[in-house]
Amino acid sequence: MFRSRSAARPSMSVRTRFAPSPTGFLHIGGVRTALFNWLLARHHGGRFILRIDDTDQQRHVDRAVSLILDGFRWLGMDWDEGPEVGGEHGPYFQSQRGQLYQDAVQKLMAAGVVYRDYSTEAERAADKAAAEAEKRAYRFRRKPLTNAQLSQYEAEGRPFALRFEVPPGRTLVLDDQIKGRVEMKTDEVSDFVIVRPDGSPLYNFASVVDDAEMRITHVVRAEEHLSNTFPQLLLFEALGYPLPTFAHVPYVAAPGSKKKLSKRDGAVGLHEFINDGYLPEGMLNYLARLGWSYDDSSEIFSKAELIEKFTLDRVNSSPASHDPDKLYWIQGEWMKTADLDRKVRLTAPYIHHADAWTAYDRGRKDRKEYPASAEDQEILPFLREPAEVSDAEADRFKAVIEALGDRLKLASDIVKLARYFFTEELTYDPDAVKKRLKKEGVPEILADIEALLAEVEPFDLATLEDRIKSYAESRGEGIGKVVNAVRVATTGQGVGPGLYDCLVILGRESCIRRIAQTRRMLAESSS
RNA sequence: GGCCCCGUCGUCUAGAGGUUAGGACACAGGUCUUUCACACCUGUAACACGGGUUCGAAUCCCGUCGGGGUCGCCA
Repeated sequence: MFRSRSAARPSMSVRTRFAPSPTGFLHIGGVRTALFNWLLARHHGGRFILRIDDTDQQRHVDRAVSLILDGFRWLGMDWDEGPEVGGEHGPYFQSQRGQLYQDAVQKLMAAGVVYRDYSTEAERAADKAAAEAEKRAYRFRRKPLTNAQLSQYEAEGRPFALRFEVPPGRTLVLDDQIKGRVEMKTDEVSDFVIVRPDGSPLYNFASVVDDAEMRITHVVRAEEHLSNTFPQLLLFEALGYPLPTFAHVPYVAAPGSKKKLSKRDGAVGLHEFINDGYLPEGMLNYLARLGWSYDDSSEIFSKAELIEKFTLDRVNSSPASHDPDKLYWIQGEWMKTADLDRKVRLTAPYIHHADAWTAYDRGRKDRKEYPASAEDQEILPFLREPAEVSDAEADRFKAVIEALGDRLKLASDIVKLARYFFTEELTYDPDAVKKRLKKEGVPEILADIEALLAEVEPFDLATLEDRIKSYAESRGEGIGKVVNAVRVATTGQGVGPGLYDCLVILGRESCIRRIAQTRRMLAESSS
């Protein structure tokens, strides 16, 4: 495939931007595009700008903007100019940049490249229908108007949109950093509206004015904008703006498919991964590797390494599918690097709100429509504030987390993996009960172990291991049978940390109580 | 339908005329082991198809098929 060589602006400082429309929802595909912009800027020591594309007035919602900003903050993608931080090229909301657009309109009118379009929606609809019937593309072209008509329209104050008059017979060339050289004949480009009758600018126009006025040097955006680029090229030219470098990033496909990833494909919103307890490092690493590679073997990259190594020429020109398995694996690799204190802070909220978490998790899996509600786009309330953990509680968390080791991949995993350490209420996994407890001799073994635990001294790892092993030996029983029976009897679960770790953390009294309870349960179910 | 983009294991990718087509995730088997996870070893698995060009094609050209985008007074 064709790849352009690096951009021809070594002396100019790189400025990139991400321009979301304020819906509040951060699709991971969009986040990846933002990440590429951010990495490119940081790699070159340039600036990353955030701009809110809210030309469609009613779409501007404050909450939505803060949701977006929170997502960026969570990932550690800081912006040099934009909402909250300001900057020299503001304002950073399109809805507040009216004057800039008006000035640009004046320039275009003076240059004679725009005209008033008095067409009605009905007329355009008819033309479109006709084009479709003839199986050809719909292209708007200027309709000749007599002077009499014109002055009549003006006199009656008929509303008009402003359209750019696309010059015929030219070939537009785009040297895209990801897609390579792409050409488009102007005859394929419709005369496009730049300003609505109410004076508000349209995306293709506003975006060019903003990118130019904000001195954006590299426009890195979703592939769906590739064909938008050609009318934009015409605007850059007519306005006398220098052309930025363009790079169009392929879309993210659904898992195991080449179809574009959509909300129907499960978790696609950044907030969902935050809710699951993914680490920003893991998310960043995964997203960067989705469509980008450094060499033939590197997979794990820290933020600093990404900044150092990211270049556009290593971005793939074909779509990549989202791979939740790989994300989970990368996350696991990063979780291994988190220290104990951080893991405590990360996991505590899930234990403190285990029921709320379970309900959320289950509800999400059951839902048919997405999003089920507005709250569905939010970060879980108990994750928004730092968890309060007393010293004593922290000690227990530390013991549990150490025992869990690499089993803990997601912060929320603590609920399914270790909830029994934090509640005396035993919940049995039916499969584990069947496999480990409904066996010949298990009631006797449990009775013996219960007695053993009551008198073993000291109640520590080495002694427990020693005593239980010799017990199994004396009974002529495989150690596995004893260990697994005791595991299920004390934790209710078939899997977990090493048994002796579990026993020590639980403590003598709790172990005895649990085994007694399990023995009663077994006795009842067998009678 | 017109125009434009894309097509290497199931997935992420390496690959820029000559490779036993490499790595990773997932999967399968094994070692370790009290379960699971980790670690380690092994294995299954790909150049969409068809024509060219060339001594030689995953790499270049054309076509077909498939996927995507766009054809808005949405962004």
